[in-house]
Amino acid sequence: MTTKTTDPGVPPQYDPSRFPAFAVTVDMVILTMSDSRLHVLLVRRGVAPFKGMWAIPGGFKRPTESLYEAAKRELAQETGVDSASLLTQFGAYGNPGRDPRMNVVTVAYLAVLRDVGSVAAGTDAAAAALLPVSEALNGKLELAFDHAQILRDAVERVRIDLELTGIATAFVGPAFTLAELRVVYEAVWGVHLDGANFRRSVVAQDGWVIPTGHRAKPGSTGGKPAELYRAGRMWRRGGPIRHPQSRDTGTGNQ
Amino acid sequence: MTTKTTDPGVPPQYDPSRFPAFAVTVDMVILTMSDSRLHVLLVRRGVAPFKGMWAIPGGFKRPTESLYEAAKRELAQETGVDSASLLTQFGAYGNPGRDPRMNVVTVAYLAVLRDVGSVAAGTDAAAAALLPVSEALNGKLELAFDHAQILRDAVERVRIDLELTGIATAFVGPAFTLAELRVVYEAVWGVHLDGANFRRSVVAQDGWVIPTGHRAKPGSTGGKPAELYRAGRMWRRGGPIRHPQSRDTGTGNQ
DNA sequence: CCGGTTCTGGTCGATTGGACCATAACTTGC
DNA sequence: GCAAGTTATGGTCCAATCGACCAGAACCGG
Repeated sequence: MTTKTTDPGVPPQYDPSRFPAFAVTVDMVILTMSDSRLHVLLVRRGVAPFKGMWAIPGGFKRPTESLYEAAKRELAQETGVDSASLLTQFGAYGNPGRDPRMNVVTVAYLAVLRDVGSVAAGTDAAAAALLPVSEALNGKLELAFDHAQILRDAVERVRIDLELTGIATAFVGPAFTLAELRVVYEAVWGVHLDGANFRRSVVAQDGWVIPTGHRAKPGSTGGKPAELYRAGRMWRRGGPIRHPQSRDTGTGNQ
Repeated sequence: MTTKTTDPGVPPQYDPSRFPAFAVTVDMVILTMSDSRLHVLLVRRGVAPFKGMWAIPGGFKRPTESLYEAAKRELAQETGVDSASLLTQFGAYGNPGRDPRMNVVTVAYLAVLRDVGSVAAGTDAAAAALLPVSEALNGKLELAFDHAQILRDAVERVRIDLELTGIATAFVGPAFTLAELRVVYEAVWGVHLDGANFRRSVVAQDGWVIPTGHRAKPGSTGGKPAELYRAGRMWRRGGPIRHPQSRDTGTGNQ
């Protein structure tokens, strides 16, 4: 519940009218695929604390908006993208001292974008950059606050949602080939998937991808032109592709 | 990030030193198995707003503790249980007006308990009760604030975690039979699982359950005494049992 | 002792997953 | 225009798994 007024064991010093005040912020982990690798949008801090370090974009929640609306507003401000393909809340962070200036609780959202160009255009190019997630998590980049942990949790959430929902189509454009879609799974999971088997699993699912009549033009290296698909409906439970190491006797995934 | 000081597009009215103040609370959905059904601990509100309605227990976060510590402290206060088998954060809720008195953002935790008796003993029996989740979600009980939504999300999280982690052992006691464990899956998912196949899947997993040498004594209806197990280690990805409807062509689970 | 109940191992067919091969349709280079 | 390389896409096949069902073992109550 919101107050402890019904509990007889409530300490008297916690009068609801004198609650401790917090700042509530919304942070967004903005992920996209670039060059067959998972990338995250980070901004460089210009002031103390953590001046010069990379950080996840975010901002204050206003009392008149919901957390989701705050995330959508901040996403539009930071990237210029109005309708995100996907905006999922995945965690709240409130460790004391995570912001040395004040008591801050932040609610973290995961945004999956497909249009890399507009991301770079919407924000200040000097202060923001799309960086590979692997570099941000391997300690090569120093992240401000507890943003390294937030990013780790976001990537873990993507890995899970990739298996549970149709989130993979959020990474690709409105029309895509199955090879593009397969790259999403391979990059996020760090595995190799057979193209033929992947195709079979995906098209066997009823309405997840819908074939457009058209075909993509091959890249510079040639090859048979691939059929173009568009995203169908999503699933709440059980996507078409499942993680290879997560179903056998368990010696590899504990 | 926590402040918008690095973004050139930040509105000037959002000076970090004059952030909007929120109360931050921690609410706990306390679930347990009773009579082969999923139950939730609810407290009855004694004061306005929502006087007389059922609510999820919770309380204010203190600036000196983390969100997890706040949830653990409140859980101990409400139920007397010191070490919860499981305490998972699953969502944050901050819709404007969700508490008519002030701006409140709540972080919701899921607690899975096994000892029903100590739960009822730790809190005031007149104001708290273990109620079936089905009744709380079917509109039979009126829940205060947005607690119906929070409870729905908690149950959905349990359903997912049951498939992903070893959360099922948190519902049963320190020594349990495989039939008890199977009841957890059946109650949460609302399905029927074959006992023999369930046993095979569970014992095939390496160290998830560990057989103690002993056997449970049969119930009043007789039957062969079942072997007793204790919980082994948990999994991060891919538990031994998977949801029956979540792996076929998808016509039933969209 | 006997019927009922529960546990536990066995069997078997259908489905699935993954490795591999073959062919189609495009590219570039000569 | 032709050969060689590359990619897409369909086919085949074997092993693993899932789920339904059966049978025996070990307990109850009467």
